[in-house]
Amino acid sequence: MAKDKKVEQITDMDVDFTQWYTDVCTKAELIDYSSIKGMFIYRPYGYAIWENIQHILDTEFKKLGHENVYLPMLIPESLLQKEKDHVEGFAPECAWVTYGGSDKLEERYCIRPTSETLFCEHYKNVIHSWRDLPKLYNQWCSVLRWEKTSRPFLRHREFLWQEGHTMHATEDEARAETQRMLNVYADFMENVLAMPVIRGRKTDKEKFNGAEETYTVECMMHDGKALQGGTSHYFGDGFARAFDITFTGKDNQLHHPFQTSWGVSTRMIGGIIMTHGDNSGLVLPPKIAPIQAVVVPVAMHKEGVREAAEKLLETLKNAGIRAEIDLSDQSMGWKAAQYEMKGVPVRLELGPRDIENGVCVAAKRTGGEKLTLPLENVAEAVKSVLEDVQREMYEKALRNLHDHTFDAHSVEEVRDGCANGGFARMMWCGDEACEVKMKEQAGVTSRCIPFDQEHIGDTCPVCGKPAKQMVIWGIAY
RNA sequence: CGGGGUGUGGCGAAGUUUGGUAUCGCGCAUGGUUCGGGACCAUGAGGCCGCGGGUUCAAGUCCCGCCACUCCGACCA
Repeated sequence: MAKDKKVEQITDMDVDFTQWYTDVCTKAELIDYSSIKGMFIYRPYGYAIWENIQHILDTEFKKLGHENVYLPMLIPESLLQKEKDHVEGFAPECAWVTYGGSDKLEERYCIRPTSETLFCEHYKNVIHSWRDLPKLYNQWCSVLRWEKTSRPFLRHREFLWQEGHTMHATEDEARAETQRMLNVYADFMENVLAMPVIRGRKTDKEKFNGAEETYTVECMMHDGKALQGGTSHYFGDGFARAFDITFTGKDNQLHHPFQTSWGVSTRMIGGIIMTHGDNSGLVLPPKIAPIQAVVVPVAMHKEGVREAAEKLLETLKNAGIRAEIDLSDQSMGWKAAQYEMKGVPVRLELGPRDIENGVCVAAKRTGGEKLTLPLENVAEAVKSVLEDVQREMYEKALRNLHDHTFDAHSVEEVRDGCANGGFARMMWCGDEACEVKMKEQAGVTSRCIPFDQEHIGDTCPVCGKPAKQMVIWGIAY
């Protein structure tokens, strides 16, 4: 019997974290596999999470003056090749369109892996004067990269994202934009997704192809591995020169504008799952949960229960809470397990006893004793509980980050400390050869050079030369 | 791209050694009894056994070839 029940359960995360992750993705009904490797179906519940993320971020972008646009999905090969570093990075994972109908195309078209080149082609046409700057464009779309291995949300061949592309008259302004958008991402992840982040700069080895600087927000998953939450790139005027984009300045001279791009993707959903999830399944931050509160009537056949539950639902909805009700004839226990699996932040139980007492019972997904909430002013009380859940999730994730971050003074320390998950802070000379050695000898990659620097040593433990900065090392998804 | 593993109703598996009517659990449908943490009874629907060849009176099972998925590496701006 117990063995049969297991069909409905998910793998214990301590036994096999990878399998646990896949179980959550499918059993919480976020995603389904399609017939093409690496191309996934976002089911309603999973897509709703993305829609909530989109809505909040889109609002933030627009507050800062960004405008949404939509560019073609195909890039002519000649266009892609205009910037040398860029094409070198992406060529190995491009998919190509070579036929139109039954005719072979004169030139093959790449399905966009990212849209820098398309934006540049367009910017060349619309930027002429300093009065045309800055251009602050953003695009919501999917991109395609032919990855060899794939995992739900973390590595798709086709994935959903937003890509912001901006052009500025001065280097200072473009650099400021790069930082500004990195902070938008960092704040979003911490305040909305309840995921603490480390803000920093990528090493030259890890930065975006064609960029002068890449900035990143790095997150720690429950198993101590790293996930890059979002990136923001400063391009200087490299692309502008390659694409011959110029504008006439106030000085009546021709100049090249300075460029940025920045993006986050549905990979963040993978981050949410692996940051907050537990052995009962998904745990969703209230701010992006498709269902924030679910009403579960108890003993529905008893008189007045169903009506009272539906009234409670209406009260919550009218107060702006994303609430649903479960009127199915599944048992109490089944429903409890089901909504825990789906990560619903708060479950509200309402039975004859509660109705008599004018209360309902709230169970937080983050655990703890069940709460008794008076039905009078219940919406306010539920909102308060949702805030508690949001805060508790952030605090728990922050503890995990702190507990698995350590200072290291040798390659061995990093290797041993990161083997089972963790971030190592270690001084670095800045030489790429040492970075390569870290991968070979400790199995880690540099996650970032954090903005918050600490001087924890004088020399690079790899080569013994004087150290320039502290780097975070870890094993990444 | 290298090494391992797996392909049987929607899901998880047994059956393959030794060829002989396609099995089990979950889920699903209908009706009923239940109902405060994964309920129960009854009835029922659902299967090109990954694909293609071959051997045989007979192939899920044996032989050959292919494909897909998955794990571990490599790779992954």
